This record gives sequence, C-alpha cells and structure tokens, in this order.
Amino acid sequence: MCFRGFVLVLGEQREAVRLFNNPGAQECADVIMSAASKRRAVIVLGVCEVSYRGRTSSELARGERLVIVKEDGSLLVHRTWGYKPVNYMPPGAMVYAKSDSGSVVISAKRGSESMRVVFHKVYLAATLNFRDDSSFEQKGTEAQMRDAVVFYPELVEKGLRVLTHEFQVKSGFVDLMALDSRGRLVAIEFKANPAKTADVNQLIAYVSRLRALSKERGIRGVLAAPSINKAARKLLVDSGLEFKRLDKDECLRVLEEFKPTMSLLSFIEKGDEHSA
Amino acid sequence: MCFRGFVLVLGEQREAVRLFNNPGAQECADVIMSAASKRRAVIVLGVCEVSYRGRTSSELARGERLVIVKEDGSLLVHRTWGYKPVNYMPPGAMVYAKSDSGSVVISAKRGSESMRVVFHKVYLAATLNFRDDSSFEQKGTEAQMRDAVVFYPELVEKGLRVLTHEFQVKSGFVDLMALDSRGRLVAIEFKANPAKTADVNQLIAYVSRLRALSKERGIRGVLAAPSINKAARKLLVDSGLEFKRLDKDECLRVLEEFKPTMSLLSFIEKGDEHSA
DNA sequence: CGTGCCAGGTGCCAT
DNA sequence: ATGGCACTTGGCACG
Repeated sequence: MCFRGFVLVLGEQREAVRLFNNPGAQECADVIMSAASKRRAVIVLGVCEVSYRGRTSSELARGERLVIVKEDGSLLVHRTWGYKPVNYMPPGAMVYAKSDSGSVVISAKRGSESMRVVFHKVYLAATLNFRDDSSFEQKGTEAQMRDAVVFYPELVEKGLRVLTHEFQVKSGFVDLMALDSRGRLVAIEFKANPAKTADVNQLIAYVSRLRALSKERGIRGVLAAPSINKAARKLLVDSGLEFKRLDKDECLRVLEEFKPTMSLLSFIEKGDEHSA
Repeated sequence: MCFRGFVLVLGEQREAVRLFNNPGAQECADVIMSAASKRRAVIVLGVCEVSYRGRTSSELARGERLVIVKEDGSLLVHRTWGYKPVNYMPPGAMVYAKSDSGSVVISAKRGSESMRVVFHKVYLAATLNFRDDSSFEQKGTEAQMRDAVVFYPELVEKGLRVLTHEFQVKSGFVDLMALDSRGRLVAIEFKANPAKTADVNQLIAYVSRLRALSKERGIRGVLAAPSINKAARKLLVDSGLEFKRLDKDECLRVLEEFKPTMSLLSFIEKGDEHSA
C-alpha cells in the first residue's frame, strides 16, 4: 500500500501526533517549517544524504534514516544502529526546510556550523505535539560521592576534617581539601567510575601545584573512586599518592541518613575558600 | 481521527516502513519482539515512564516521548528537546517487550545494567526495514592534523624530524616524538580544538616523564592546536612548554597534497618504537 | 560568555 | 577483556 498525502491524527484527547504518509517534497518542507514555527518536534523517515561543515566536516552518502528535528533546534540523523546520531546539530540551531526539484532540503545553521540533509524520498513525516514536564531524577553521581564525604569524612579516613571543596589552583580545581588527624593537608579527587591514568595525572597536577604553594607543609593526594585500574595504581603509588576505595552505594546510604538532619551548605561554608 | 489497528506499509519498491496506528498493548509488544527477532529497528511514540538501574540509577515519570529500539539492541528515549536521549541503553542490550495490564513494557538488559520503559499509551509504532550502507567520511580530526605534520614537519617548525608517534610513557601516549634542528627531543601533543588547561596538564605529565627518563637531555614539549585559551597558555609557559598554532585547513591542504604521492606508513615505520 | 570538568559519557583502536 | 584517548564530545556550574 502506498498512500500519498494521507494524514492521520493520533491521540485520543488531543492531537499529539500528526502523520504525513509519503508526503510530497513541498508538503514535507511545509510540515517542517510549520512545526518549527510552533516549536514542535518533527520526525522524518526516508532516503537522505547529509553533509556537515563546522568543527570538522563530513559527508554521508544516500541511505534510509530517521531524522528528528527537535523544538529547541537540535537536529539528529539516526541510522538503525548505534547509540549516537551519525550527524547532528546541537540545540540552538536555526532550521529551515524547502523543496528543491523534488527533494526536501533541511538546512541548519548555528554559528559557524551548518548541516544539510537532502531527502530524496520521504516515507513518513510526523509532527509531535508532546507534553513532557516530568523531572529526571538521578542518583549515584560523583557530586553525591563528594557530598557524602563532606557529611561523613570517615568514608575516606578516620579523623579527617573537611576544609573546602573546589579549591582552585592553576591546573584546575581540587574536589575537596581536608586536614588529616596529624594536621597534614589532603587533596582529594573523586571519581564515580574506575579511576584511570588520566585521573591520576589530574591529581598529580593538583598536588604538585599545592606543593609548590606550600613547600614546607606535607601534602597528601588521595584519589577516591569505586576502583582503580592497574596502570593507574602504579603511577599513583610511584608519584607518592594514595588510593581510597569508595563504594557508591555506601555513599548513597550516608547521604540518605544525613540529608534529613543537616544541610550541605552548613558544612561547606565552614571551609575557607581562598584561591591559589 | 483515531484508527486502532490500522496498518500502513510505506516505500514504493520495498516495505521500508510498516506503521501501526494506535496499536493495542499486545499488538505493540508483538511488533517490537518481531522486529527484534528480525534485527529491525522500531520507533514508538506515546506516553511512557522510564527507570534505569546500572552505573547510576534514575527515574523518569510519565510523559510523551519518542523511543527508538535499534537493530543492535540500543534503546533510546528522546524527549522533544535536547541532543541527548534522556534515557538509553547502549548497543548490545537484550530487549524484550510484553503487554502488562494494558501497558507495553519494554525491558532491556546488558550486563549489570537494566532499563524499563512502560508505555501507558502508544500513538504510533513503526518498524524500519532500512538500507543504509553508506560510509561516513569525516575530515579535520586530530589524527589528520598529526598525519599532516608527519608528512610535512615544517608545519610545526623548520628542521623538525619526526621520530615516532604514540610513544608510550607511564602517564600515557605522546602523540608525536621528534628531533628539532639542534638535536633536542620534542614531545608534541595535538589538539583539534582550542587547547585547555587539561590539555596542558596532559603534556606536563608526558614531558615530566620523559625528563625523568633522560635527565641530561633537553626535552621540549609542544602543544599544537588551532588556538589556546588564556589560562592554558599561562600554565603552559610557566611550565616551560610551548604552543604552536596549527591551522586545520592548512593541515588538510598538506594531506591532500602529499596523500597521492606517499604512504603514511612509509613515514611512520621509520621511527623506532620503544616503550618507556 | 569563557573556563573547568563530569558523564550512566560513546566510540575506536591498541595490547 | 583492559587500557588509553579523541569526540562536531554534550551538559552544567561558576566567575
């Protein structure tokens, strides 16, 4: 079956989806422009080719793909495999569509970047009038690990006292600065994922900066993560730094326990925030 | 208009898209399972909620969204805005769909990760029987900048001789090792984007390793990038390292010029590849 | 706006 | 499989 110009409206209470089956080039371009003006998303299924100029440049020859034009101006070209779009424009692009000798040309511009999708054949276009104001809640991030240690420093070691977070040195920001039970400064870098060599390099850069600032004072560097790979641990130890295993779930438990009783700010603000 | 169970087949020569308007829960689940068994992608438009457990955990409450089940097992939940899917499973997941008291439940598992999408209402499902074997060609990457310098070292400086690439030290891999006209070793780190502090830190780590290996020999460190931000340049200079502006287009021109006449390998293989 | 840095990063390629 | 690293990284927070 092949219907040209057949339009379906879906959604029981409200027109949530408007379908255009086998639209002509001009109709499809109109659909996209009309949706853009109403800040609605459009999906297009069909045969297209794509070119991109900007941070790099790329060419994608003819093939059947799914294109999504979103209400914020982002534009995604998806193949039938892979997590990532093969081509895209990030949010904020200006998207135009026009008919050109039987093809639909979608162009998107954003600063010095531009993308052009040419559809030789459109099987289906659909405009989405969607409602979606639900919040997205996530648990188990690095920031939460750090917060847990702020609340309960013993997660790292006994007698630790937190001084400040995001302490600035030339090479960047130290996640957490603390004092150990013997009065030594401790720079702590958190990683939510297994620590790699690059993470150790980051800590090395920070600690060497801190040592340059305070030559007489002993400064410890601690990498706190769920685990660490072998090469990274070797580099860490060779550089005189330490690893502390930090369990994500345990951090979450601590957060759950402390959150009702204390505010994070009251802890954080105790630390002096100077810049180095 | 609201059609239940109305099926359209789109594509003139071949059934490229099969549409299911307002499918029932069981029908929709069947469509997804059937597509999965044939390694075909499916898109689903409707009202859903999503939960994820794995590297972190997340909850996304009810809302209207676009879900893509791809032929490689990847699963994307897209809202009508934003470049990224709000929830997803990477390629390789096992995807199942079933009907459960009027809802469609899509679950995906991959190692210790799992995701669950519950559709309370499906406006549209579509199976994609797409052909797309075009290659994706990209120009202007960091690797190409490095190749250009291998062909024509003068892009960095006169008299430079390339020794080897991806030279391994404990902190990682040095993009390119070379000798300058005065016989000093030069470690070169390429960046396709404006260089940041983190990039300087990377070079610092490499050069300090190289200096530890060869204390008597003078070792230069060069960061080659289209540009460098202010803080990064300061850190670079303070660390006794150098910046070399490298224009992407010029690198591409050099590549275009040299590619016909010489093979990259003949250059690369001249260098000795030892490990440090 | 630039700068820094995390991300459920993903993807590619090396050992 | 693990590791190292680029990516049109995207995204957020902060000065």
